[in-house]
Amino acid sequence: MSPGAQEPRQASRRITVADLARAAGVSRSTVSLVLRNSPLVKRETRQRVEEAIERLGYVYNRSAANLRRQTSDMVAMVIHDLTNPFFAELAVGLEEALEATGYVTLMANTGEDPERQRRVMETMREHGAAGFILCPALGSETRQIAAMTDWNAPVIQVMRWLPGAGLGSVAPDYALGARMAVERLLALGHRRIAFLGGRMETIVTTEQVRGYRAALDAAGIAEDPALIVPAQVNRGGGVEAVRRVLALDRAPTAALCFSDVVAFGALDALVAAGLRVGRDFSMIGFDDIAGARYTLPPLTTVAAYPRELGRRSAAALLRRIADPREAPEDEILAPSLVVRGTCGPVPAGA
Amino acid sequence: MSPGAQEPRQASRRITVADLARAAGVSRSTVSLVLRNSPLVKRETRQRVEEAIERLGYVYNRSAANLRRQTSDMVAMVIHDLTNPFFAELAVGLEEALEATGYVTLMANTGEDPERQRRVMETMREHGAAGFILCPALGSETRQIAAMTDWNAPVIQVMRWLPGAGLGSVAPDYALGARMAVERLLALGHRRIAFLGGRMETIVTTEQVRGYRAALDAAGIAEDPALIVPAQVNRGGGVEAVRRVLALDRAPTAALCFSDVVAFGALDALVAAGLRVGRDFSMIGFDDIAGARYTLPPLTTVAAYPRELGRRSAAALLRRIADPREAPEDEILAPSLVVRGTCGPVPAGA
DNA sequence: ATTGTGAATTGGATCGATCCAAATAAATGT
DNA sequence: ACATTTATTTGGATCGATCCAATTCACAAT
Repeated sequence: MSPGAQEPRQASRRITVADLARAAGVSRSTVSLVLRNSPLVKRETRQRVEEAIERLGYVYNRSAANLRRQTSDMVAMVIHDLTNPFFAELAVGLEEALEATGYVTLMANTGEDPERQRRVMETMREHGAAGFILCPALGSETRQIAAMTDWNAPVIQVMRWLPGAGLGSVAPDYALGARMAVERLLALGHRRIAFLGGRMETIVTTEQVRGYRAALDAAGIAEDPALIVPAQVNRGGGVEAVRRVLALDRAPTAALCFSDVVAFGALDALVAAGLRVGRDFSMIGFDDIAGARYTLPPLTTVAAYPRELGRRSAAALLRRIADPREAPEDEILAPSLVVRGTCGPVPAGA
Repeated sequence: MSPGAQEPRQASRRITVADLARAAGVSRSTVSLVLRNSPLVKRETRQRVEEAIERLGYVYNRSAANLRRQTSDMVAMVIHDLTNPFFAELAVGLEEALEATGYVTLMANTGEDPERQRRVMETMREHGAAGFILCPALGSETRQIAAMTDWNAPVIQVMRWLPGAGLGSVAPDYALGARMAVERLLALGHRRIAFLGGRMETIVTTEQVRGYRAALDAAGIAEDPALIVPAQVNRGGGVEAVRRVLALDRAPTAALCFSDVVAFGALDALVAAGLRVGRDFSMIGFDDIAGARYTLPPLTTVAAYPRELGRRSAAALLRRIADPREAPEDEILAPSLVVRGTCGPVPAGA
């Protein structure tokens, strides 16, 4: 650019179908048909229009088209914590599936704030989102979420759900996963098995505890309430929970954790207490996040397949968008137990 | 619902400003003024309209408003890998800042696929995104990205950037971070310091290596090319790089890693080789992700503040949207060294 | 040349909200 | 009471693409 030259920066009015029509010597309607790939237009005409599109640098305006057609190709994804690797995987699976079907994703992270959640969903509604994928923040009010049924756009809950909201959901089978884990520990001879982490007011925790109890029941073992230790769902929570159970009169010999992250903290605390994990104490996590295979020893855990859950929730939502009369469904994905090195037979002394 | 009763499911035409106008006994223009909180309308009139909004359950249509006003309140965020905790933090900071200023976020994950990146950005453009925040996928063509300058919407690159694209960027000062880390190791007496991980064809790696060299240069130490070991940017890459460097004739006594994740792998490999990290070998990571404080010993690393970078890139983009004539800027955030337990003085034998 | 048929094209109205210039209502001054 | 300001309100055009009913074109059949 020559010195001192003012860039004219022409305001360059947007190119519209009308401009294309003029340039190609056809009507706006015909241009529109070309844009939508209609078989009605003659090959030769189509080429003239396409040439004009190229020459003028036309950009299709989806908002205008959606307004006229009374449709939408945007889906809202509202997640409570994207920095949690489990939910990041979910988001990626979701977005991938949506993009592949021509949808565009509106994203919001609520940081467990129900008020912010309400606000962003309202905004997305005003933007005309065709559907919502929601991982509800803790403290979401069932009534408020249930009211979304007459938003005229389907809602699918993922990972967590509000019982009785009647919206449909996609989630891992937490109870089954917990049951499988505990059964494994029972098979190794453990009789005093703890459940560490989670918050009893969340559905995920109550489901896991349900599975935990079912396994103990089936083995005829009486439940010891002291072995169920709710805690923060981060690494610190795992540390804290292990300290608590090790201080018990009759400490457990094994534990199932609410999540892998909690299990990481639990492992730290066990090591700090001088216990050899997998020999003196057995541990099972939940989720199978990327880091799980790298602990020492590698963490045995329940794989929940978040990316697959993302894909499935996208598919479920798209079905509901295609046919709004279809009834909401709860889709529950069976987890699997990934056996690594943190479990072993009950130690002789116990 | 009585058994067998067919839900009528009335198609319930959308409520529009015209309906509100009719219900409140005013004109559409007045309703529109109320919706935009104009001080022109009389208090009493406003109340009548607001009452109608409430009663009819009106939902504002932002797309229609944006069409008429020739504006947009959507921002596009295109990221190459959301499952990387570093970028998840970035995304969260970004979305938070955008939401707080009334924007809504269009999100796409490209998975390092330039073609997918091109496709989603084109779609977002058609949706009328007011601006783009892009973390370019590896292999992005500078020419193609540079062409976005005449998209009539500002673009900010984050974390990575294409030299010469002339678009503006927000990123940590990788060179400075690397230099600080290496200077720390030099101060501890280390003379043979390796750089592990990264790919030389990426700007992040070349910047880090530039800082690494600058520190060695300033200390009058000749660079040994064998100590610069590119590798995958995951945990396996760290393992591989350490193995390579330990097999050298004169092995290094310390290393700076491309990222914390690479450093995690490097620590694993050092432990496997029987070395005590922080005594026999010193190690510094880069990023300071959540897990860095939990390694054994805790990882000394260069903190890059991804969430803050997200906020800043949002701010930079909003400035450019507000005044498109403003020239693109490169904003470089100084990192800081977080000293934990993986560094110590050079061992006596070395 | 005329008619018929299907293929291709078209003008005007429309989606929902906003802009704008102009009209009307209310308040003020003389 | 009347003119003048100021405060409110309003109808019609508009943003860009699509729908729809109607028209025009191409071509074969009569």
